[in-house]
Amino acid sequence: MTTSGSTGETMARAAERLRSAGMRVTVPRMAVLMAVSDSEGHLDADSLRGLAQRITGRLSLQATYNVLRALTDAGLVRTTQIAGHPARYETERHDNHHHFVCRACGSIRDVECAVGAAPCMEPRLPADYDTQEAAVTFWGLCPGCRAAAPLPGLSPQHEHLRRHGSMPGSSR
Amino acid sequence: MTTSGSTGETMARAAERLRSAGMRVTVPRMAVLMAVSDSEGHLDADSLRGLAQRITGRLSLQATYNVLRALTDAGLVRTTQIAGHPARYETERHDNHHHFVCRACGSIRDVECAVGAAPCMEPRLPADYDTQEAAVTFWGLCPGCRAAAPLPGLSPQHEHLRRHGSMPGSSR
DNA sequence: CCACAGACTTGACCGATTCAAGAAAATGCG
DNA sequence: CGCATTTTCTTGAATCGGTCAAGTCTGTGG
Repeated sequence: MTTSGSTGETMARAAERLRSAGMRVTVPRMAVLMAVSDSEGHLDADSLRGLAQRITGRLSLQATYNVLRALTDAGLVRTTQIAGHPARYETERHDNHHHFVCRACGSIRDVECAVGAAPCMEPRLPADYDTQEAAVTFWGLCPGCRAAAPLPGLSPQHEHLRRHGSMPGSSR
Repeated sequence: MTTSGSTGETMARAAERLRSAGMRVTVPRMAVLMAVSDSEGHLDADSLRGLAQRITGRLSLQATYNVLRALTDAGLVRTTQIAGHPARYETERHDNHHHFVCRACGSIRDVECAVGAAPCMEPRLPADYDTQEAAVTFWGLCPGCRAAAPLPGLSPQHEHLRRHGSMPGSSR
């Protein structure tokens, strides 16, 4: 009901969200916003385009990028860039959570802040630095890949991933 | 003495470092290794190529990338990728320090771990996740840009930078 | 229902990085 | 020392994620 079929309900809600963010309401925007909301997050522009097309029928990749930027600027969507991966988009929840990235399969998982609203937000820096935000990325192996790994910490797909630039620490 | 002229001393040391890392000793490798060591770090491949060329005279960009990867794999160089910036390279010091990135000018500054060797290294994750590393990036304004900013937190160059993809938080 | 700003489509373009093929150079060995 | 083997470097093309630009289409306000 929320994915492809009668999306009436969600359409209306998406329209409302756009409107109250002061944005024009268009089919592509509703579709992308719904795609981001429906997905578990962490999808890239092209995947979201695919989902959105199930609603709009046709949607250019460029439009997808435009919409995603507009939604990000409006504070409805959060953009996350992870080294070696295309940008991912998720619903902005204003909780400044972080991400765990599996070095083997590339999957991403949300990680809540360990302490309060901003862990690690106290860098050892001179007072005249204006620190606005801290982004934390955890690297490791997800349960599935960990089980499949011959040696703990070194999976078969690891080498492949490394070559795709998953920073940091290539550890070969 | 360490930059362009008689680089004998450093050349020899670079050769030694390569050798003890089990790598073949070549002029391009020594040159790039010296370039990384001499710089304050945080230079991208093309800049390092420029520095290295002052020693080798000629060095392809492709070779620079090859060398940097080899050095990274060998644990002599640390690669850092920051959203919206090309990859930066610095001498591997095995201290897992983090980075502060200025949203206005894009400059990068090292930040020591606030607590022990691995702050934020305790993600709220199920026990079957194998967390190997935590990368923390602080975003904000460096002293210079902060002073130049008309409104605190929003510099004149900010918009420009945002459009170049400096994640996270576009805050327009 | 019209006009106009803002949004979509298409297609060229770009920066960072990698792939591929051949030439050059480094180490091992006789 | 001189060659063979293997790795590395050079050159040039290609890929990938993403942006720019020009023209057409469509919300929205009047």
